[in-house]
Amino acid sequence: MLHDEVVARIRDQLIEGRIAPGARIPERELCQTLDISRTPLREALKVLAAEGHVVLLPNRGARAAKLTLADVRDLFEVSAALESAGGELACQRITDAELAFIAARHAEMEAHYTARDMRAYYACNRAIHEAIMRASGNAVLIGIYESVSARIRRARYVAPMTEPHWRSALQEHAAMLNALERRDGPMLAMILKTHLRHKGSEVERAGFATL
Amino acid sequence: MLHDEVVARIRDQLIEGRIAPGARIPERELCQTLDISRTPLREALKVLAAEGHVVLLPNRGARAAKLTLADVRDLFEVSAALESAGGELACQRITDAELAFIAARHAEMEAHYTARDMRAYYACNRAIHEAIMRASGNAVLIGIYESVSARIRRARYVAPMTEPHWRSALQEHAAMLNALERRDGPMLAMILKTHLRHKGSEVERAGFATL
DNA sequence: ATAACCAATTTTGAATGCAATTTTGCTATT
DNA sequence: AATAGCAAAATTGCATTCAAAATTGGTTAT
Repeated sequence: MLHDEVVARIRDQLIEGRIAPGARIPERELCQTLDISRTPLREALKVLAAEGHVVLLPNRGARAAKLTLADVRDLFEVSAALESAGGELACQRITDAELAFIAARHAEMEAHYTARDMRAYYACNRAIHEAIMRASGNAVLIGIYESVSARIRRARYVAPMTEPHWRSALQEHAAMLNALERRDGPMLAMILKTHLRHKGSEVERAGFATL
Repeated sequence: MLHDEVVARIRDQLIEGRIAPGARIPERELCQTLDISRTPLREALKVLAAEGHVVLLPNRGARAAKLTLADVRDLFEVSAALESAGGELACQRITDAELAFIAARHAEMEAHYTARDMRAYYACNRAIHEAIMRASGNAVLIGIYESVSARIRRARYVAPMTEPHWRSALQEHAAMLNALERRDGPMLAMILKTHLRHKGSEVERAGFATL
């Protein structure tokens, strides 16, 4: 198994909560599960620590990072900054094909809203946000966005949207698509910032304590 | 030596260009220099690869990352996004003490400009930008900013400012301080964005090809 | 003379082994 | 019964070792 694959596998376990936040990471056990020895596992843990998914205590092993309320606030603030910048750049650089892709996902998303299929809705929602970031054409920005998104994802799992928030989120998305089509960068940046602030406060309110 | 210290030491060598961009990293030699064995060194290289300072080629070793023109453009765009967001948050959260510290550094910086001491000027400049980011109170933002700044730093070394650009940079800094004092977040964000765009295009123009 | 191929050397990637630190469980004392 | 102290066990961190892959140098054939 390749190094990056080991990192990705463990990261997935952390994001999906299969390794509980704050839990000690059983080095021995993971070695058996992944069928690798301690050396490559420890290399992976060091990388995950640099990414913020894991906390390393000297001589006391690795623990799955625990998101505090402050962390969630910080992550959403950063995400807002990254996405608004990405949106602004996307308006300068997006191709018609990319725009069509986003419009298609948006249409799907509206259907999922009507059908009250929240899981499918989330998938479209995420695809749209990622597509906008890709359209920014900025590899560094995309990389950091993915890293921050991964850390946020766990927090979002435990925060199902309320109906009124869901409706207004959809309206914000419609406005986003409109701004993108008009290549109105500052407008899209503003909408995304607001959109992310709403998402953030929703997550912070809705039983985030359970993490 | 602690793991983080190993990472920091190698990172410094990369940033300062003591290990040339694109150069193969002599694993053996570094082991002797740092007086550690290959295991901790390799762990450090993996972390530095995750940070973007090093490129790892499977079965073919590590190389110091080489900044392309696209990388520099990307990094400055991201830095602009991070700093403008940081500035906006700082306006909400900055303390009088932090503001006084920045004002003092700004005064020093003007003196260094008058004395045409570019090295001292740069030190103040960096202290101010870092102080603004710290005042944002967002640990995640600060961490990402430091990482991006580190990658940018090498590019800046080779781009000495021209006199007219220096003068206008100083004016922008004066405007920044003014916006901070008035806690005018949107204004500070705008100035920082412009300031970073100027810095970026200056670096991109000025003999960046030498990297 | 150049290019292709093959062997020798070097280098990478991973497993194992060993010393040091921490944690755990037991005993003894209050 | 509860706590402090101590010894045993486990775990961490690093050095060493070993197999696999890549690079290097030399030789041969065109």
